[in-house]
Amino acid sequence: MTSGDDVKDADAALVNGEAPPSRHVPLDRGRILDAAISYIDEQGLAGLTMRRLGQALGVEAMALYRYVAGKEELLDGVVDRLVAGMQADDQVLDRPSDGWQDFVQRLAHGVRRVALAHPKAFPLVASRPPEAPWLRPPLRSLEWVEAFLAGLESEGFSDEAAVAAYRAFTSFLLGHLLLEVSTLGADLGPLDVMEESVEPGLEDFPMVSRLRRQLAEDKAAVEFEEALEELLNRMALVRQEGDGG
Amino acid sequence: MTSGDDVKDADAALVNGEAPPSRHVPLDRGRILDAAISYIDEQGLAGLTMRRLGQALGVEAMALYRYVAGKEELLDGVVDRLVAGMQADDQVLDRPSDGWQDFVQRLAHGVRRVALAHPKAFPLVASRPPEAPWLRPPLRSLEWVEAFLAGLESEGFSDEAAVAAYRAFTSFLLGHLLLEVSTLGADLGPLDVMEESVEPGLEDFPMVSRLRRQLAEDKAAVEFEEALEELLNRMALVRQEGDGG
DNA sequence: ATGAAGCGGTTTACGTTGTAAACCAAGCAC
DNA sequence: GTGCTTGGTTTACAACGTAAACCGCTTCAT
Repeated sequence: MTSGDDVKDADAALVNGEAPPSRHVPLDRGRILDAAISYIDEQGLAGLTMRRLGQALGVEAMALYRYVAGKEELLDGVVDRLVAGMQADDQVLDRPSDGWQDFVQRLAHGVRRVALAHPKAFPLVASRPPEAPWLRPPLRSLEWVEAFLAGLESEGFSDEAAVAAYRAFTSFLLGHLLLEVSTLGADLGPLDVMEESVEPGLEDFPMVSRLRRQLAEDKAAVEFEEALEELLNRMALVRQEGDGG
Repeated sequence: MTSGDDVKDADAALVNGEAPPSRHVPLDRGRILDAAISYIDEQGLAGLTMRRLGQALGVEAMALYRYVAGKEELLDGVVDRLVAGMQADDQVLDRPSDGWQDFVQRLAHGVRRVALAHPKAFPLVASRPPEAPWLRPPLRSLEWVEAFLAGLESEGFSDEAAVAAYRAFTSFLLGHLLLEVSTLGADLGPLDVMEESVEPGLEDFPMVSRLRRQLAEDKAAVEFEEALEELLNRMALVRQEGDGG
């Protein structure tokens, strides 16, 4: 009866690139990962549960296991998808086109952008068990490591210089971004804005108490910029020295 | 089993003649926290469970709840205890006695020492939900923040300079140490030493493949030293400029 | 058309987790 | 003795991750 028509309509819509109107969208791995990221963004990492994630997708928990091997593997997929999100960022170049400084700067800001877009999920990038010593968080993707190293060497960096730069770059990113998203969680965490709060137990620490306001100021952006500039200076130095063994 | 220190405390106490021979040592908060740290060190953070921790202490899980409010609170206690462990480190000063550079350097190495002593537990210091914007990991203790700020100001740092230094210091520590303990876990993780291994799927990444060996080298110690030196230079600069608004 | 195969989802079930609540055994005050 | 307090156990429960079995589709060979 109606089935033939339905199928034809669905096919036509599918060919048209539209979403199937009435029936379940067939739930692929990408949708699961995206839903997981959204869930973490909204409810926090601790709230993520297979059952609840299934619920958010209108499906039972066990259905997810057709697409992900388990929760650990799901989380791995989440960090993959996060770093892969940088590939879509057209501000980030996959090779230097305007000098290596520009290249590194764009890459750094790309990583920072995904960190700020997903503050609750970003710590995952740092805390997942490491796969190899040459995959340093938060650059958890062979593609980007390759791009970084190749990019630098194409701009005159030696092997040693490129590797050293890679190490310094990841350390810089991890420290700054982890702290930035961390304090970002602390700012929105307390319910009231507490404009002039007298925190309890702070009277034993006069320095902290006195500098309370300046310590609470959010200067993460300029700090990031300055530290990045400093890093570029160091990289420029190590670039033009033959070897430093 | 390489080391059987499960009842070491009981043995020591027993030799001292402190505790009655057959009766239980009465299990205080400190013992629980220490046992938790040991457990994490040996079995990993994921393996830590209230029941198993109780078992390691020769007690039922629920007994722990007389001393800790819950698992979260237990983990908070663990990081407190870790940073408090620095107080016992006599290499670390609580105020500058030989210049601020020496002071900062000793503090940095103190933090690094606890990170390396407890690589599996250290990520906790970074990932615990933040309590206040002025408590930046890994310096998660009002005492140490106070000591740091007071120490710098006693050596001629202005308010702004001290705060800026505090921020840079924590970012530096967090990035470097988290990465160091992370790769430390990756080194001992794979079972065989795989001296000359051809990793699968690396042929699409010629740079990474070629620099594999240099990337796997452990230069964490010298990197730490160099980056710390660089940080001190920056701090010296910001110290002797009036204000940078 | 008809049956076999298999893809994609659900149901059920099991062991483990964190923890509330009730329970109980000593030690101490009176 | 009778109680109270302190510190541990037992029991219980909801929620978790996930293995296994169980369908209802669609698809395809015959």
